[in-house]
Amino acid sequence: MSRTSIVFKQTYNRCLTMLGRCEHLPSEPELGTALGVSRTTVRAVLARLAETGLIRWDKRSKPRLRPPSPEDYFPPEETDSPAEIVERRFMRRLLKHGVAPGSHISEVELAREAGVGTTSVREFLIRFSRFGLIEKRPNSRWLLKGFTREFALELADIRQMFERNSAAAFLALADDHPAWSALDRIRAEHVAMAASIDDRYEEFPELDERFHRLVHNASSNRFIIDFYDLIAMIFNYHYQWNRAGERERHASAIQEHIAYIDALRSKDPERVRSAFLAHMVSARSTLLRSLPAS
Amino acid sequence: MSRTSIVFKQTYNRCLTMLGRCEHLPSEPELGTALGVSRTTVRAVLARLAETGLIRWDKRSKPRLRPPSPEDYFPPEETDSPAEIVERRFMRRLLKHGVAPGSHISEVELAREAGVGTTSVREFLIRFSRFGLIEKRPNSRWLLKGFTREFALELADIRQMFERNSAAAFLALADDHPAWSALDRIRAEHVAMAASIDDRYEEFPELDERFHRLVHNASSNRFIIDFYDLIAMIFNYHYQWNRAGERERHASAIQEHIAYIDALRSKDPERVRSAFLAHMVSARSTLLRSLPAS
DNA sequence: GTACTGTCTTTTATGTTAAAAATACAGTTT
DNA sequence: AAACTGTATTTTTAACATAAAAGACAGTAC
Repeated sequence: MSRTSIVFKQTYNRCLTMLGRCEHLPSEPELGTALGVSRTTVRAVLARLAETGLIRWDKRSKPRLRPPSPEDYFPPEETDSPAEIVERRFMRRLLKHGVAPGSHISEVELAREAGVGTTSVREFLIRFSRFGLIEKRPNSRWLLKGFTREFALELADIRQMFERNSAAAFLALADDHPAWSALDRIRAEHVAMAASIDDRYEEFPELDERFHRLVHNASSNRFIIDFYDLIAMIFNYHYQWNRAGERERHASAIQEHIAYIDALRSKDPERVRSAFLAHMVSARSTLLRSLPAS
Repeated sequence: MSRTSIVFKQTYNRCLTMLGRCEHLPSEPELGTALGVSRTTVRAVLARLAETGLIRWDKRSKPRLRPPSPEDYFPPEETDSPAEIVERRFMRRLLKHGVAPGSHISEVELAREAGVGTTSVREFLIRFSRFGLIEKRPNSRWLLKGFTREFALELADIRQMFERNSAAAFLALADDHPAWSALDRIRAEHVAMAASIDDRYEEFPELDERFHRLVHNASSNRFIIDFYDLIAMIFNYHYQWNRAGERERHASAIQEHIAYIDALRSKDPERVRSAFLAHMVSARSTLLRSLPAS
């Protein structure tokens, strides 16, 4: 009938961790800024800590009575917001049933499945619709437009346009811009991962995203940066969809990234162009090969 | 407490217009497809028509008893959905108070103002947020990011990238593609409007949008086409914001469009490039000049 | 057999509501 | 005076309820 208290529970858990390290908790406003929540929530947490006998709470003094133990924490399944639950459920459905174009999505059904209200589902679907994979017919059901060949091609075209723009913007950054040293660090991570690729190839997607986001940030264009949310979502999905030849694909992507980074550091526009193009072409074909047979 | 019956009312009104022209209404499924609604709604409309004495309704026979008069129609203010009401209110607010960056938007307040439930407001804001002008901090208010100089520049950059892509795609269309004749027709409209610009310059925004959408459709890329929704919204907003020198701006935009169209018809890529670039540059400076002083 | 109608079952749209969380303000303590 | 606490006031979150609208299916008319 009302909202869940996930903020309270998450904050409580983080406060326990904090309590493990210090004998006295700081003032309420200080706790609030440290934990990123309002004083109302802080006070609710303090009240519960006092009630459980973890601290004594009298106005300004909040001394610890005993260190927190693992069973004091709220279990992780209770600290997820409905929005997150719905998102996970929905993505899992996509992975399981595939994204058959033309099929419908029922709000109630998804709500039942996820164990949340229809409101949360509906808001999630509206937010998700910005990715262009689903569409709402007024007064009717949600239409799954599907991860089709056309979708993949359109996506890849925009990506290439944006990446080209961002790479050019990166070259225009001042020599002492922090992005350059970030680039050096991320290059080192690539080299390290390449050295032990057999053990660590599963970590690549995360590195991949960080690298491309670094480049895109140079454009400082919110539309380009936002668009990468879609790319990241699709890639994440696709990584789970088709794991055949994963190690090889990741290994060669790492080499492409390194070549791309070196091209950026050389500041030779022509070299950047060919390096990024090579990467785009292989990323595009990987994406297309992963499409469900149609 | 429940949804409003705007579909019913709109359908009823359109059915009245239909009834003005024919003595007998067709079958229920036929009416449904003609009016774009379900049979359930059609039957509700028929029931009401019979009740009001406009028709006699007995199974398949639906003869007209009297022609509809103006007072039979539902008044226009009753045929707006909450979603539309909220949208209008919100845009009016933007126009009136401006888009001061950093100010907040309260859902309840907007709901009270528009006379609708908070759900409708919330869903509108989520949908609207895809334009990047507002942003939500979890558990907190909506933040108005504002139509700033940065926003305008980022928008113009993307627009230019996309327009370039679409223009190239247009050139690649087959000679017998219907878009070419549509282009000819739209050129004629430009010429006609230019001839009586003093009377008709206010009609330009609509023509402007149709022209650019025609070009963008050639890309057949959903992301490019979707992005034009944002452009159109901003332009519509901006047209109302700053009307100084409107006639002159529109007049020269018409000439730029004609040059652009002629370049496309010449199929000379270089000529297209310079024509579209000229238009982009002037569109960008118009947009920037319209910014509220900051 | 095809198209239409009657009726029943889902699903969506949207206002209402209650708890959670944020915010605002007045009063205290240091 | 500055920072903190106590308390009251908004605002958001999210479930829920219900009418509107869509969709499904069997029976009926042509």
